[in-house]
Amino acid sequence: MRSSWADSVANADNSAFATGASASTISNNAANTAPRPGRPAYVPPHLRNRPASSEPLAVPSSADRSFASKLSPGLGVSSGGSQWGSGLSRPGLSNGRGGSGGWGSRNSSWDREANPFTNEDETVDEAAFDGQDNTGINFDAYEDIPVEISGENVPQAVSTFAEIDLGEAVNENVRRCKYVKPTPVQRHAIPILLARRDLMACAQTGSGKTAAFCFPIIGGIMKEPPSQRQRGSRTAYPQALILSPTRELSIQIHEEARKFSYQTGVRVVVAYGGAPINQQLRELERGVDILVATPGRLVDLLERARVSLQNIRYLALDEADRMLDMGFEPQIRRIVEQMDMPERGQRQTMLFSATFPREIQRLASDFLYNYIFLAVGRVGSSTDLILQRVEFVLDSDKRSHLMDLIHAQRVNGAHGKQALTLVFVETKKGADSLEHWLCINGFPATSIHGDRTQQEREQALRSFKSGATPILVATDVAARGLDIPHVAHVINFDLPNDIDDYVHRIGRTGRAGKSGLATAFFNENNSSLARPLAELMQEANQEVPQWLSQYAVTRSSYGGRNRRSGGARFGGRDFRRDSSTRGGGGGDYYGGVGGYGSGAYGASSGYGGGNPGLTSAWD
DNA sequence: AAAAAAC
Repeated sequence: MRSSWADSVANADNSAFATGASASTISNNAANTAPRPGRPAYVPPHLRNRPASSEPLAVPSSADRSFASKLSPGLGVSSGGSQWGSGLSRPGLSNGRGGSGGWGSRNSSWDREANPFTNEDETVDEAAFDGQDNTGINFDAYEDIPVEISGENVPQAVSTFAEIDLGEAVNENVRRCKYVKPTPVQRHAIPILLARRDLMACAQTGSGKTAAFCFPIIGGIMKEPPSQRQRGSRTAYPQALILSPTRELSIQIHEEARKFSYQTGVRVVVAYGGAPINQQLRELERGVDILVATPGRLVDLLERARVSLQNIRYLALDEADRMLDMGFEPQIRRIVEQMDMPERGQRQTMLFSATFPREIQRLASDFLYNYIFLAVGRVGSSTDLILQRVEFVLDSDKRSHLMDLIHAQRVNGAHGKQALTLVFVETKKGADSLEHWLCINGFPATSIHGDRTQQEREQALRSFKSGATPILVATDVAARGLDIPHVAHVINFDLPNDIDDYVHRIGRTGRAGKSGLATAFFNENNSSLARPLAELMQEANQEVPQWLSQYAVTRSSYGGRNRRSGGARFGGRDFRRDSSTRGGGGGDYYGGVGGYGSGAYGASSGYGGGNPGLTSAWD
């Protein structure tokens, strides 16, 4: 079972953990609301969301009111009960107590809120993953993380969750998530967001970014009366929009957000492509406060007028630098600037990523109003629970070399189970053929890439997480944000062309304070990456092979997009600060793999990225 | 040049 952060401190056990996220449970809300024992009678869809016209409006009894006020003292929700009788369902509040009594038993029983803390997917044999080296988590290192903050009137950071009191319901969810102490990015970002300031935040992979923007959004929505829903309108008016670059990441964010908002009455819905739209439409019709979406499906919903953005008060872009890169920018701009979303300044905008190139910062500033820049850097200066290795491997030798690595991995697997190995390749075809080759050579592998069906993608992720196929061949679809516990080894079979992608990829391992290994196959084709890679590894106190250093000097073009500035400093930099200086040098932010999350520096210096059971909230 | 993201 999971252990809490506190447990992991006490036990110095940073290996046993489980994520709460599971593709199947998230994407399958219908299943979650399936009939269960003791549940009131089924209400057909056409009768849902209608106040029973022949009956008086649902007015909570005084007992129920006090329950509501217990849920969110001082947040104004307690007095809002009667507002919710008018067609806007607040299933959490109405069904908070076991589903009987209260308003839920009358008109909302059909949408009893499934408990997001029960993970049907958690069939993984956790014990099989135990027993890795435990170095303990040193919370003192926590205080040493370099932080750069710029902007006007920056709110004070907090150091405990008690200081971020968002009401008893949310506090209870914090406890259920086993969060003991906010992570550095949470300590700074949450007060900034609660002060209603726009934010651009850079923090390592696995550093708790999702929670950092979810908690303030949920708290803000709970404070306001729920927006009235037009009767008869099939348009949904979410108050918060969270965009992410891949479907699986949206699924994961949704899963997390559901935990944070459980029994708060705040409804979270996810919408993404590749899955039947009808179920998503039904979820939207039931009411949505927070919409988590990928851009394409959202545009579809906007064009169908099934979603309007006119009530958006919170906009969050996860993996914001990816969302604003060449492939995504027009679509994002369209959603943010050319639909009916309130302008910047009229909404609160929050951008999060582990990497933030300065030119992307410049683009992003279009969306922001008087924002605060926050960079949470690495812990301490050194060592390596994640070992980064680079090996010179010709394309023709890659497969046999991979086989050697996996063999070694198998030997090292705990309890006879093979440790999870995530293999990144450059192309979808390459992923297919490598998966096939691995399989016919007796290695249980699966793959995830954009040409597979959504079902196949989610199945692959499940099968990998469960250990059924401990090798996952992936394109960059899996490079960002995904919280896959127990990944012991990330292999860059093909290196990416962009160092930021490398940073995100290797951030899939070394999570939650576990040790991790990242191996890259480098050859002539990757010469443009030599210099940034060598610099990155040096910053991470990794051993840089002599030949790579040579390569960096002699074979890579000077400067260029991949060039990082700032040398050994931890790198976080607000582009506004050096916009007066010349253009090229100053500013990419690299917050990436350096810190606690990936473990490269952090884990050994203690902070370790967290703990078992916390992990899934950590990106 | 590739990947991702709607039907």
